[in-house]
Order: sequence, then structure tokens, then C-alpha cells
Amino acid sequence: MPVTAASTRWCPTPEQLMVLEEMYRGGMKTPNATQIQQITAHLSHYGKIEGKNVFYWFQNHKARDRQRFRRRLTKQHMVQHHHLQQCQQHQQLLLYRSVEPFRQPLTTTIRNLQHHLFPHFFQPCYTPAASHNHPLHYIHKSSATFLDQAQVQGRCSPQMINYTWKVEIPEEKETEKPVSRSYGDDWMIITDSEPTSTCCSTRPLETLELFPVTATSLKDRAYCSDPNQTS
Amino acid sequence: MPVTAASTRWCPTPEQLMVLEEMYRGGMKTPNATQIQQITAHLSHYGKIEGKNVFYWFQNHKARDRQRFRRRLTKQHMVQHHHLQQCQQHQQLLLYRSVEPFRQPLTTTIRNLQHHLFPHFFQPCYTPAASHNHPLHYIHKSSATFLDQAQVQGRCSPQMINYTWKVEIPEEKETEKPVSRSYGDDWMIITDSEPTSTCCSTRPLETLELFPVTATSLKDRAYCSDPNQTS
DNA sequence: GCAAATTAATGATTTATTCAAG
DNA sequence: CTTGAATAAATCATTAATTTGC
Repeated sequence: MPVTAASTRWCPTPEQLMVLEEMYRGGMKTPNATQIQQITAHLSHYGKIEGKNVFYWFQNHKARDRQRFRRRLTKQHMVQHHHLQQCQQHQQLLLYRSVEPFRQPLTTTIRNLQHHLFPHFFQPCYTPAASHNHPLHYIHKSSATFLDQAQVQGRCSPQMINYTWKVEIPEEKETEKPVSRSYGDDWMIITDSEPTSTCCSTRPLETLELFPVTATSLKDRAYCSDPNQTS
Repeated sequence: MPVTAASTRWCPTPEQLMVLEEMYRGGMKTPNATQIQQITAHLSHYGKIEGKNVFYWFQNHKARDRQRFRRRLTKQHMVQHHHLQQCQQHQQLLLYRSVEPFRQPLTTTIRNLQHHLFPHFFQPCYTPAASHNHPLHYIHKSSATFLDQAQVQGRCSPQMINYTWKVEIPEEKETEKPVSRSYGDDWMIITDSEPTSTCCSTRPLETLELFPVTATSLKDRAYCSDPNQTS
């Protein structure tokens, strides 16, 4: 056991957790790379955090949500109205979920629900003592702002963070782009470990300008309904 | 269907495929980010390719190898010696596999098997007409060279390409680093799409200098043996 | 109260499965 | 049917809760 065994894994601060949970409950299930970057930049105000932490957090949270839910479903005979309630809750979440244009191009025309989504993200919420520099309500406001501009932008590969570095905002806000438009196919990064290493003291972290954000997959069948696929 | 619907997915050239398969057969099962980058850089000589293509290729190839194997195992009563043969083949591959220092810190002292591995990677191999600039045997040589320098460097996260941008080579070649040493924990990625987009014509692609490479996980139980873990 | 010992949560990886292009 | 791409499930590993014996 090394003496200065710097913690190997991310330990989220209460504020970080709260924001993440708030976003999750708001419908953000599988943020894409750009969203992750922005979220990370903001959460770094409250402590050390990396993009992969955010990525993993959402992945795990979603998986364990599903898992808990399924377990509650199967474990013993569930009371009818409880079951129903659960289903409704999850269907609501589904509605909120944003759309990834490639994987589910035909299922829905709902796009950019994020406009409806994010403004409601941060409810009037208690502001506990911030463990780092910024009080929580600050993030609330800014997050609501920076995430509000989400925009479908093309294909992205969520599981391997897929960053486009073309920062310029496309003219077209949402101009019915053909499914296979492929700008933003570059493969890039994240780079939050070293910069945002020890909280926010080392550099401004100016929220990394807003720029379009790719929506993510809608597919999340089998929460409430049985998997009924026409394979 | 758009007129100029540039193919949405990577279509490997025969040379690329051959090199990849050669590496796979040589023991490269789960290249890390740096390796992927280097491989990509080299394969880009033969045609458009991105890091994620390489990543996916290895992932899929490994998975389907396993799958084929399992299917052959279960499907009907397998002839004894065939089974054994398969097992041996896979155990050999296991031996070749490199070690990720964090996940399996105690299981073995085998490290940096890559020195034993890579020199044998590229067998004397026929050189078909290269469809792009470089004949295949070139890649063979250079790949054997550029991959030979692999070095355990710290933790990496394969699924989300995890690049360290600290390019300086650590003094210590392999100095018994404590398990929780954490240099190289940055998070980065790759940028191969735009640069190596349309073959190699746009820029030199100087093979991105050699620098230390993280070895990847050894763990690959349950090919031939049943999972027998002392959890 | 307090650590050592257990257990529960959850961050991080790997593997399996699914979707869809060709 | 093959296989590139993407997601979900399973698993591993470490940290936090908590129990327990003193």
C-alpha cells in the first residue's frame, strides 16, 4: 500500500451527484460526447472530474435503473397499481429521451426535445454548502443555459467518446438534414483529466462555448413492455 | 437515398484486412488506444480508415472468434481431438496476450510480452498488389518495428479510447511500478478521420513517433476452461 | 468510541447482443 | 450472410457504509 496512493477512482462530490441525478431524472440518459464534455466542464467547478466519469456515471446509472426496475418487476407478485405506476414513470422518461438520427431514423420525428427538456431541468432546488468554489445554484442556472442549445448534429459513437472538433456552429438550426450527413465524423477527444485535475483552481474553464450537440439513442425498449421485435 | 451518400461505414481493403488478421493471429486481441492509433496510421496507407474502425474490428473479431468457437463446441458432440486442438490454439493466444497492469496486478509477473510478441507478428507473407500507395510488405516491416516498442505505461480504458498526450517516454523502462501509479490517466482520443480521410495523399502521416504503449488486459477466461475464479 | 471485518454501492472494464449496411 | 457499428449486460474492483468485538 503506497503512502500517497492517490485515489484511483473518481469520487463524486454531492453537488456533482445532485446535478447528474437531476439531469438523469430530466431525461438525459445517454449523453453524447459533446454533451459529456460540457457537463464535465461544468461539474469540474465542484471538483475533479473527467469526461469518462460522466460517461460511466450515466451508463451505470441507466443500467442500474433498468436493473432495479426489472428486479422490482420480477420479484414476487407485484401489486397492480404499483406496476402501472412504474411503467408510466419509465414511459415518461422515454418520451424525454433524445433521438439519435442513425439508429432510429424512422421511429419518430421527435427531434431536439432538449429544447423542451432542459429548461425544466433544474427545479428550484435547495442549495447546500458547496464543497468547492461555486455554490450549487450557479451550476443550475448555467447548466440550464449551456445545455439548452442541444442540437442534432450527425452521427456519434457514444460508447467510445466521439468528439468532433469542428467547433463552428452550423447555420442550419434543424434543417431536416438527410440521415447520412456525416460532418462531425471525426474522432476526438475529451481531455479533462489534466486540465481540471484538482478542482477548478488552475484555470478558468470558461464553459467551452456552446456548440451543437448530437442527440442520442432513443432505443431503450424492454423497460416496461416485453421485448417484441420483428427480427 | 442521397445521391452522394458517401459510404457510411468503413470498408476495409484487402491489405488492411490482411494486416489486421495477421496481427490478430499473432496475439493482438485488444489493442489499446496508442496501439490503435499507430495501427490506424499505418493502415491508412492502404485506404481510408479511422481509429474506431480498428477498435471495432478487433472487438468484433475477438467476439466472433469466441462465438464461432463456442458454437463449434456446443453444436453436436465434438470430436475429442478437434476440441483439444482448439483449446490449445486458444491457450496459445492467451499466452501471447499482453498484460494490463491495473486489473491483474497480482496474477502474473509476465509483463511486456509484446517484446516477444511483435517481432513474430509479421510472418514472411505474400505481397499482393497494393491497392493504394504502399505495397504490403512495407507495412509488414514497419509495423513490426513500430509496434515492437510497446511498453506498459499505466492504466487505460479500452472501450472509450483513452489517450495520454504526455508523450515523453518515462525514464523507467519497467521499474516495478506500484499498483496505483497513475500517470497517463488523461483522457484523450484520436483524430484519424479527417487527417487520414482519403487515403494518404493529404499529408505525410509520419507514423506519429513511437512512444510507450499500454498493454491490455490479459483476462480472457472461459474460452476453453470453465470460469474458475477465487472471487 | 474505534478500528478491524463485512457488506453494500458504485466506478470502471469487458463481453454479449443487437442493429443495419452491403 | 457477413460484418461494421453501437448498446446493453455482466463482471471486476475499490470505496463507503455498516456491523462487530473490544
